[in-house]
Amino acid sequence: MSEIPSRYDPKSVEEKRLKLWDEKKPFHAVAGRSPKGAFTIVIPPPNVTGVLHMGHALNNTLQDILTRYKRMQGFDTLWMPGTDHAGIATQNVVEKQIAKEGQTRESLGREKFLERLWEWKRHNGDTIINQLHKLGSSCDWDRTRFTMDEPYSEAVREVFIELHKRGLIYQGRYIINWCPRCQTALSDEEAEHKDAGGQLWHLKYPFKHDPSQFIVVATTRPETMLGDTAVAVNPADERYTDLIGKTLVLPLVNREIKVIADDHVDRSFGSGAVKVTPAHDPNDFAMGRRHNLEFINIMHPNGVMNANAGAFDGLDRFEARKRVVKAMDEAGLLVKIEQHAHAVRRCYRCDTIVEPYLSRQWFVKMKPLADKALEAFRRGEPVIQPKRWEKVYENWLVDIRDWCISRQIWWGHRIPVWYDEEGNAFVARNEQEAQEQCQRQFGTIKKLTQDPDVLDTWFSSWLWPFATLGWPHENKDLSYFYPTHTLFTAPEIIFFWVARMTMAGLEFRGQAPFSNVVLHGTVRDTQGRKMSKSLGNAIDPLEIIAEFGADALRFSMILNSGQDIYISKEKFEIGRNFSNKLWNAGRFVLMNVTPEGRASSAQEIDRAALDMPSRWILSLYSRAVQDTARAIEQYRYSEAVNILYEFFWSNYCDWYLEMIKARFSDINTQKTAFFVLINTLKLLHPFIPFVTEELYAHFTGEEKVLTLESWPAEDSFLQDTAAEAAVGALIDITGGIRNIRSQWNIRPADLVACSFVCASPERLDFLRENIEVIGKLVRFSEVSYQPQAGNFRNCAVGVAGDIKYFIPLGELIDIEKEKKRVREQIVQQEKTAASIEGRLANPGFTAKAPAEVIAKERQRMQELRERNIQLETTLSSLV
RNA sequence: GGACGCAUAGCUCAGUUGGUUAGAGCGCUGCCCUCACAUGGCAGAGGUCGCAGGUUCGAUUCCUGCUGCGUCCACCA
Repeated sequence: MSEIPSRYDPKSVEEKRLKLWDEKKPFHAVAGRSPKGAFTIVIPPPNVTGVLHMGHALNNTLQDILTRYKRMQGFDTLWMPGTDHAGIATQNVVEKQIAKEGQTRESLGREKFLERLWEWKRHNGDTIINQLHKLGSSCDWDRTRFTMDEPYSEAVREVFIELHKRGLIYQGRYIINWCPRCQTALSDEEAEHKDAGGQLWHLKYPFKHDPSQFIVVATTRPETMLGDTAVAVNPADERYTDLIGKTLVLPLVNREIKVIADDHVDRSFGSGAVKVTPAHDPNDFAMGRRHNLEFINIMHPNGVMNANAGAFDGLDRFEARKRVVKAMDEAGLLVKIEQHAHAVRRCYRCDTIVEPYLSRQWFVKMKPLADKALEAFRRGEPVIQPKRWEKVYENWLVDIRDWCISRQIWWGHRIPVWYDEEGNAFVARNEQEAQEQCQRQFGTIKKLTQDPDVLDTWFSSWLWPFATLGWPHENKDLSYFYPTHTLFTAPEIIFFWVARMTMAGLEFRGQAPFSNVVLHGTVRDTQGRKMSKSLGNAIDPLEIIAEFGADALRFSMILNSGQDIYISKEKFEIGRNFSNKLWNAGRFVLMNVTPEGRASSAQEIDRAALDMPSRWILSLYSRAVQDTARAIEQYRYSEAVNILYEFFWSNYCDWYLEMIKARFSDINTQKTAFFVLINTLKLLHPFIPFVTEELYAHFTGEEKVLTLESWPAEDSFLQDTAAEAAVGALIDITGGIRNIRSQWNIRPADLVACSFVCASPERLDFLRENIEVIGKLVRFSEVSYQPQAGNFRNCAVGVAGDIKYFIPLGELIDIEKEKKRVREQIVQQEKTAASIEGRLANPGFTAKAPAEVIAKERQRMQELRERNIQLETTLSSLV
């Protein structure tokens, strides 16, 4: 195996494996092949605008681990990949692009603009898919879906029509969140609250009957006063009882408005009187409806004041704010300006301050959908992990509000509604169907125009788990692979996406779309900040793959995954080092194992002929198989990686391989070393697919796709407590001797003899058999044992367990230093023993503690005392 | 304003029903290029488990309060 280089080269290996996977298409899922059934997960579709960032890398690594594991377990495993058209986000990107050419979407026209978008999608849309590919994601790439593909769009239209039929979609005039820059409606989730150090302006509104009298109102948006149609007070507020029903004159516009009473008003806030602007504030809108107020829209959709703003017509909203304040001040009607921290809604795509705006939009009535989801959730569909998110999910379903689904943009699914010239709406699959409806209803063909708006991006994403499988057309894949198993996603989109998917799944398939939801943390830098391009703290996964390898990226990320993941570039060294360690251990085993030693199953090993170290490693291996599987099933991936790291590096490499170096000629030792390592490759494969598969090819001598090989059997008959105890003793004594050698700084060049004494006869036999192993491990040329304690004069002496060891080094030994060390150890141990003694003397403890705990404590105390007696002997023998 | 989470070694984190001497990796110190691996090996230093109470024979673990940090939600003008 001299052709295997001594350093693992991720680049060439990854290229090779990816090419093989492209050719063989091992991740392609076929319905009904395996008796174990289907295992499906759908990818949270990344935006077509996206390039791979660490969040994706984490999200997809988690999915890949489970997918590869389940595939090895023999399920028909489907990981469905795809991308989302991401309406506003993508449109913004292309709008920026055409802006460089001096164009706007209006100047290009709808058709041309959409052409540009599709063109953009064709050229850039698959970038992220290619990048996921590089990460090692074992998706069924041939099934890659896009939310605007025609079959998918059909599903979107079908859902709209069906929900409309069920009375769950309606059109209404409401205050919605309006982004004046994107010029579209936003859902509540798309309008993010952000704290702003705002101001609160206190304004005087004079009475009509006596202009010297006035009411003071407070507002954070003074320009909206131009649209005021009332002032509201709390009916129980004595200060204002007499004023209810009186008429005020709205300054600057000289409109007469009434003082009304409404329970909504909080008496303790500000002056206790609220200006009411029904067309520009959601609360005021509600009051406006309750009191039949006039709705005066004072703004154009782009945030510029309109004719209703009188003297302020044509001003931008923020300019208008300044001018209004100035005008009020000049009129002596500005009482004061207070600093007032409050939250302002901003567009989640362009960060523009959102304007509450009155307009006609399409809505989904959510209550009936949410009720079904709530009911399902309460019977465990889906199970959400970590548990603490359950409440968040549930609360949102309980406090559900209707969903505004129309968007005044062009990139997206056109709303399947046609209008005649009188404004009658026909909800239909296409224009022809709309015409048919029209004819049925009015007996005549009319000129119809389609609604210019498109649907919210999430109105397509919420169908993802079944629309990707061909819904609304029944087919084998749909019935076999749906519902899916686990959804891995970020907690930020519980509302946007997760809850809505459950609702859609229940409504249209009668089943929750996934049985489990795993919400993972955010990838942050080491200072805990979110990674973002604008902060400049983002680590590019592609750069990490180029420098350390995809396996290193995956391994380090999983190893570091707690709640949130704090990552810096250096962390990937661990993954790189681990890959290299694995590579070299593989190389070493291959160098030393003869063809007869290539055992692939535990049955091929003659266990009766096995020495302790081999029995020991087989025992630990069997535990590792169990523990790893359990950790994966419980989504405790970092624990799984830790188990394997510890098993492979600390036990297999550091102890086992070192112990057997002297015995590699033994065929059963070869078989054990080979068997354990080849199966460790399998255990590690879900986490680090490239290096394990490459090594596996070297081990088996043929190119195999490792995720199609079967997961190792637990082989629990290999577990062997006697071997674990015996090797434990060997490790003890080796550690003890090494410790002493290190304390006295004995260099390997000064190879000398070393002896030890063993007090327990059964261990002595074992140690005698392994004397050469110990010699090798501690790198003394000559190690011997003595059946009894002898003369320790002029020797280094130490104690490890029931074994004393001494090193006859005369002049090298610093006796005083050693004495001090031993004395300290005695004191320490006596302290511990005394505290246990105290505990044992405590009547409460003996009365209430379980018997086994008491026995354990007593034994521990006795051990400590015995060990101290040994140490005393040791001490006295040091002269 | 509401809800939730976190606080353990210099750093990032484990610690699964309260009970050995609280662990790991990185970093740090010392010694080693030993024939798989210096992306390595061996040894070592480093922690009053955020603070204050409470429950208990016993608390890092359970309860309460406080402090600090974080996240989500929210129509207080």
